[in-house]
Amino acid sequence: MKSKAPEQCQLCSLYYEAENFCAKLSGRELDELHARSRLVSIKRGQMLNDDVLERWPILAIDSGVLCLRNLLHDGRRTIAAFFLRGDILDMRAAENRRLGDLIALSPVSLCRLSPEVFDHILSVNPRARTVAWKSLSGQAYRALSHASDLAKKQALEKLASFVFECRRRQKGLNREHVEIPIRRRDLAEYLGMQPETVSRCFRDLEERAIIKVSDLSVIRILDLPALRRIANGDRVLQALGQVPDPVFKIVTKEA
Amino acid sequence: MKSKAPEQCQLCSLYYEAENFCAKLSGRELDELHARSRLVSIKRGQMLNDDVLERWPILAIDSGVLCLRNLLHDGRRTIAAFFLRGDILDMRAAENRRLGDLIALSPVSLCRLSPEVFDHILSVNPRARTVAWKSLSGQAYRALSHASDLAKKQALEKLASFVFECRRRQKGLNREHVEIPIRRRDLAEYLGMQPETVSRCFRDLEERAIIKVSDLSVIRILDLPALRRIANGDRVLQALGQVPDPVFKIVTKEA
DNA sequence: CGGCAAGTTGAGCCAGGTCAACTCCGGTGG
DNA sequence: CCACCGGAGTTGACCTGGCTCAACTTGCCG
Repeated sequence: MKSKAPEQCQLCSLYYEAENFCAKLSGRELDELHARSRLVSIKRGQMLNDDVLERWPILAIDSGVLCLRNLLHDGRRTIAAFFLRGDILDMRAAENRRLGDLIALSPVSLCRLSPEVFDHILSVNPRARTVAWKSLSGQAYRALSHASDLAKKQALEKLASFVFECRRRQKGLNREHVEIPIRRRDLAEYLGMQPETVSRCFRDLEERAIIKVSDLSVIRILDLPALRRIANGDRVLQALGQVPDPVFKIVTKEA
Repeated sequence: MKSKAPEQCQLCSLYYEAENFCAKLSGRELDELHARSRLVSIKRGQMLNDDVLERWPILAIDSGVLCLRNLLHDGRRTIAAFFLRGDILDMRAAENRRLGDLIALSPVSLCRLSPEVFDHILSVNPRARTVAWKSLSGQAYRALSHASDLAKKQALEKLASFVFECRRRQKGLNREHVEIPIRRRDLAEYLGMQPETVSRCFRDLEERAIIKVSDLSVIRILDLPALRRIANGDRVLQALGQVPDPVFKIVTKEA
């Protein structure tokens, strides 16, 4: 019975959003999971440290943006992925922790699930298992998609792809306005570019009237097909911004 | 009873390697799965087409290298991931097929598993479920790790990382010789660079006596620490056959 | 052994990194 | 209220790692 859910869970998107994990649980399962789990709040910039992860390796995001950040020896930083409400992270594999640190990019509310209860639920509740499987599968999908973007796309194309990623992942129905849930600096780290380049690319898209940057965290898509073509790597369109310059190459520069 | 396994399965690494999926099945489960599945061979370069994937979305690799290749509109190609023996792919999510095409980079032998039987096994056999979960989780891990590599690393660093990826994934015990299971051209697509650059980087590593390229498909690691430092983005070392300067203590994590 | 694809080498160039200067904005304290 | 501060974002100028193109060599398969 929904009305019997623990009060804390009533306010948690993992429960009140019908497609999320906790919404699939029976009253008894939810009670048991709740009893052995911990809902915590994390401030922006804060990192989940390793020894706590050791004891609480299953994380379910209620709200906010958590990211996986990786530090190279000489200080270069990369954000490999970010996680939003509804995502379930399984950090039990030791190797997963070598990927980097989990850091809050905004205030985050998440639930540390008891691994034992989680596992038990997976074994007895097919609908919950499906949700968990889909979450993991979705993470793999996004990581692959992101890797494709990083491998061969140019800066402008990566940014356009990113806008679509945000659009796909945002819950709201508004498809024209897209929320950029992270700051420019973090966005740059996610896309493997410099903040300066991110800024230049936004300006470029805006000058071509493809998007409108309202404030730093919301953009409006003005020309969806154009944006899509850029995201898909259609270089012909990208060149159109430029004045179709004379095709002559001046060869008189040598002495 | 192992001796009762279908003859075809006896020869399949998914069964005879103890850590793989089919090895975890009871005799009855294996029989049932075998009866409703199809072991197929695929030639190099051949692509698994979509309508077949629709009916047979669960693939288990017996041998060979399968990759996920993504084509941009203007012809740029990316290999987002490659899959080796033991890997289980779940292409049921429609979105997964938008990531690109599954293409054999070498002769591949794989088993198309019946989704129904597969699902049923996941619900009743915890050990098999764990294997499947780990396979998926490993794919997510590698994709994230790969994305980190692509985002901020330079060509030489990416190549060094790739050598370690191959090393981790290869089954044999020999840790000094690493098999490069794919060709230069494919490797370039995987690392988001040009074949020319791959070639130059191999030569560079060889000139510094860090690796020895025996033939195109096997390398020998001569200086493991140096290779590791490069893979981890230690630019000091990269700046040409460097004298091992004062040993910097790398302090990764601190309060 | 011939033919073709894969891989390598070299020379030149450009997208995006780097550096430095500047603006913008929210918070803080006088 | 304003002055001040610090961090984020933006802009411009310059520089370089790796892409491009072209020529060459090597390896593979009939």
